[in-house]
Amino acid sequence: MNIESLVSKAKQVCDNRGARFTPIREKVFRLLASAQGGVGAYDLLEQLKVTETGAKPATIYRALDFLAELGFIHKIESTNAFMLCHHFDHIHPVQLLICDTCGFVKELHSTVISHELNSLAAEGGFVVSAQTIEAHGRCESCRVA
Amino acid sequence: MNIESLVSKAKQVCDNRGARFTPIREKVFRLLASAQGGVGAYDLLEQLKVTETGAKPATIYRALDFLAELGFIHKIESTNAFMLCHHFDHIHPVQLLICDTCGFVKELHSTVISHELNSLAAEGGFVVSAQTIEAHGRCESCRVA
DNA sequence: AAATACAGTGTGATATTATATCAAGGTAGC
DNA sequence: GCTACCTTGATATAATATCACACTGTATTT
Repeated sequence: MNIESLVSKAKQVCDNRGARFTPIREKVFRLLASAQGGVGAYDLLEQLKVTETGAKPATIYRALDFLAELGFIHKIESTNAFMLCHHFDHIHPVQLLICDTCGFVKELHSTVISHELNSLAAEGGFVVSAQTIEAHGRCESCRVA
Repeated sequence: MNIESLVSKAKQVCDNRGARFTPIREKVFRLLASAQGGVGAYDLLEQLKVTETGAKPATIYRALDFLAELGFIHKIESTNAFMLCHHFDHIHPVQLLICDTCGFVKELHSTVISHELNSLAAEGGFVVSAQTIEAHGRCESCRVA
């Protein structure tokens, strides 16, 4: 999906939820939308500074918090990076495949994995509120090359 | 399993692999063995300083690197913490259940989850070398309380 | 329109987590 | 003992993330 349609979809979601898609938030959203894999907060900050010269760490982290709250982005815990979720208009389980060679990140949406984890947890009386599932390895292109 | 048997099992593993279970490494191992959930590197550092007064961040991170390399510990990516793995004598998939209320961490070892993730990845030509699977939520005791 | 409330941002400081570098000390094999 | 290598000491710094407080802009109420 192209960036403009992602942006307009995001605006819709914000409208529906009474949230404000401010210029800074939109810019960070666009930066993430045009990135390939995960992007670090300080990388984003450098990029944001091009147009928002006064941007500071808090500027980025606030925008990221907002975007995460609305489900627009995922945090990649194992690399401290952030990526746009292209399917933020509906709820879905997420698993990430992260190529250690090229940095490419692919999203999976396996309900099997997600349910299995939830139900194994439930067997022990544990109620899951959030899952972090990330696999590192090598993507097809990098293996061939 | 009690701490002493874990320590002696660890020593064995080190012997077998020609690795040195030095005093610092053993102390960090013991600190992790007696902790309940995950422990942050700097928390460990504070504790280590009690006996190793000159300990610095590098001291801890080196010990942690060593212990991780041998599979003695897991890093909890979503909380930047470390925990002892009680089953380091054999290879096994790992999934963690992290209670956000009390900090307790339970290990699961589901081959179903692990295989499912690997095979879904393989369908896209992706070869997995490491998995990070962590669920946050509430443990039984905390839900009851 | 004025008063109010609140969300968002600017700004500087600081907290937390992690690594790099180089020198010095210890251990094992020769 | 010599050498090579692994481990540790010590200092500095990098990378990631949050806090606190003031100010601004927007929306709501009156």
